[in-house]
Amino acid sequence: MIAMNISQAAEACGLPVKTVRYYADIGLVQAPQRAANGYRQYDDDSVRKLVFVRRTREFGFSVEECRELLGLYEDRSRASADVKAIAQQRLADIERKQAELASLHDTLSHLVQSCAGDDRPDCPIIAHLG
Amino acid sequence: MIAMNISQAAEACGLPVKTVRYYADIGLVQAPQRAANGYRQYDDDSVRKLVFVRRTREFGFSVEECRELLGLYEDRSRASADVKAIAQQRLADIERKQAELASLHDTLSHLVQSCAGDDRPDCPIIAHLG
DNA sequence: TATATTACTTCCAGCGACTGGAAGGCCAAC
DNA sequence: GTTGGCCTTCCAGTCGCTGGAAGTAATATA
Repeated sequence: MIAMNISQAAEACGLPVKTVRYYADIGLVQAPQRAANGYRQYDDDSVRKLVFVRRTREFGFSVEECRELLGLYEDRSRASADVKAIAQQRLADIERKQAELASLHDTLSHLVQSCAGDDRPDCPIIAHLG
Repeated sequence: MIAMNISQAAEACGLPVKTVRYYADIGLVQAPQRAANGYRQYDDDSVRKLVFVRRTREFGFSVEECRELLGLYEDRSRASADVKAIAQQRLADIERKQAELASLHDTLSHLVQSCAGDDRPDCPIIAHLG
């Protein structure tokens, strides 16, 4: 399978057609060429890039980070340190978010536990927020 | 201080002026009245609502959930069960997100640890994504 | 061969929750 | 009187898609 239309490429990489077209529009992963009828034509290599982007997005990297990582993915002479730096940054983001969620969960679960959850109006949740 | 201009109300509730105006626009917390010159005028009660919304947003509730909770906050005859149900929903969301982040963190920190982070191109992070 | 359906194209709009900025009115101080 | 600050409205942009309209191309069926 040398050339694929967009729906086949989308199928192969596990992304919606719309998203593949969007990635092409923003110049993240472009179709290597167009057919005579104007259809985008994808090949195995571009599908690999799309898969790379999908996985990278699933890790919560932003599209711009994906672009950067894709550049490093493509660059056979990259330094692993460059990749590691971006990943560490992302890891720090995740840890910040985790701390935030843990604190939130702590407070909210306390409040939920202390709320009777009956027909009466008294509610420590509302009291805490107000 | 019976009537406040928007900047004073914003100062008092801890939100940016822009946000207070935005909340008024979407009908979440409107200024109780306008001055003759067209300026929004806030009072203590509306500032209390703004504070309520700020805290509720800080808990990660959506604006629509805030609207709902604000309704319950205002409703002296609410059932605490109604509030608790919303809070439990939110708690479940938090827990889902926590699980997701934990899994992400696990994988990514493994990868980061196994990456040499030097000048050489070999990179298990890229290898995993590609 | 004619038609119906599907797949593709582009472009525009909307999501959520703001945020920035332009253009203009209002008010107090110097 | 003019400078500066605060207020107003409205429009555009953020991020990462996603839905839909309108039009063209390819394909399947009658």
